[in-house]
Amino acid sequence: MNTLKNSVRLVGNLGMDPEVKSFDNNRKLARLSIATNESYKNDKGEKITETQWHHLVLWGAQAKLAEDYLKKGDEVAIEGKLANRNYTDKDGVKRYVTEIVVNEFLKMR
Amino acid sequence: MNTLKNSVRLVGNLGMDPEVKSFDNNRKLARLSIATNESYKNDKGEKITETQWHHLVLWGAQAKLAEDYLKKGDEVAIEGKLANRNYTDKDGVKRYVTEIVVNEFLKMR
Amino acid sequence: MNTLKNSVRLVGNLGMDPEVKSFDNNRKLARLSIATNESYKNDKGEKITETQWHHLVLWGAQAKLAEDYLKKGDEVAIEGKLANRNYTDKDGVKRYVTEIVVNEFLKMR
Amino acid sequence: MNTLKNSVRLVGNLGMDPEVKSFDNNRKLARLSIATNESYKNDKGEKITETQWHHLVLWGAQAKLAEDYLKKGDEVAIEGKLANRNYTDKDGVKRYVTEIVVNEFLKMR
DNA sequence: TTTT
DNA sequence: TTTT
Repeated sequence: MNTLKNSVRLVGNLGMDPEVKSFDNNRKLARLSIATNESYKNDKGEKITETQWHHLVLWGAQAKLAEDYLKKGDEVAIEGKLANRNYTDKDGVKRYVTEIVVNEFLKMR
Repeated sequence: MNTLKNSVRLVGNLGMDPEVKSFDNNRKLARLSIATNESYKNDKGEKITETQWHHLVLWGAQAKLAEDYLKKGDEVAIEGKLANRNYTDKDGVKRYVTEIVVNEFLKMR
Repeated sequence: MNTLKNSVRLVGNLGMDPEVKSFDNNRKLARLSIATNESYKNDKGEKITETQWHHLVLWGAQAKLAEDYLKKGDEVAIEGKLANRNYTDKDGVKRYVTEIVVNEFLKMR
Repeated sequence: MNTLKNSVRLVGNLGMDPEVKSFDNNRKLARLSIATNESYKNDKGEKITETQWHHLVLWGAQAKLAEDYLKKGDEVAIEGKLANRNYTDKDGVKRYVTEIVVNEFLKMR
């Protein structure tokens, strides 16, 4: 447990159903996108909503739970940690992505 | 305040002195890189340390405080929110970056 | 902002409607009780639910929002800070209480 | 893990060495007091520091780590959960206490 | 005193 | 790509 060193908490809505992959060792991986919508009043008193999309990664038991209980549109709270990854895309360009590896989630009702 | 919807906490070491930019309206922006080092034991009982680098952005008073008090190597705790941004690099490739907009930091002694 | 030094986050159900008090200077205070229900499996595989009751205190704008939008039974997420207080009860016994001064809340649906 | 439902984070100084108790089953319990010092400017621009004392409880491996590495005066960051307990004191008065059961701690340097 |  |  290193939650003091690296911890993210989000509350938002899922933009997609979980994409689940199973590996040889039976271990599961689920991917999700979550949108956080934060609003504030600007100088003119207009309500502005800023949406951020975040990439979630779930492993093992959490992936299984996501597959069984979560779907597009659901509002969820998650706790996880930031992880950075890079890969080379189809055009040979090196890409960097930041993902949140989820430790725990709660579905809001 | 939307800390319930989008909140990140990190404890780590700064990889650089703050890069500070001042704007016309006297508003300041500081950029920092922070490394979080998490360790665990693998299957063979060996201690593995995983380092993640994160991009921090500080505005206004927080930028001023960072400029005055923080330098490369310092251990700091930060609280902020995840924000995604994109730009086109010098080769015309669209790039996506995830940054943490810092609300608050503590220097550890 | 001292959220790095002292921060509490709870998700639970309200055991009562907000108790609101107004002061001379028009400032409002609201009190709430919230139950957090955590479950786990014990040695025998039985599901155990442990309930903890927490005392919430809200001031000003947060008190007004609580008065307008929250009621007994609601599921809410809160962020606040721990504060300890003491008083002498009607029998002359000195009492210590721990309360959570709420900075922010979200009503779950 | 129920860190989404009930989570406390504190950064402060220990008011005492850990008080450690060992049980028959070899399980350890450690108790600690931690002071959080938050400062702000009042109406007159004076700096006010408010100190809160919190009761920490650590079990098992965390208790052992506390016993070995922590002492009075140390600055530590902790993550844990709120738990309420009651007992009858030597005068027959029923007492309620709020404690933080620590999941994880970091010693600051 | 809540909820599942 | 979500939601209010």
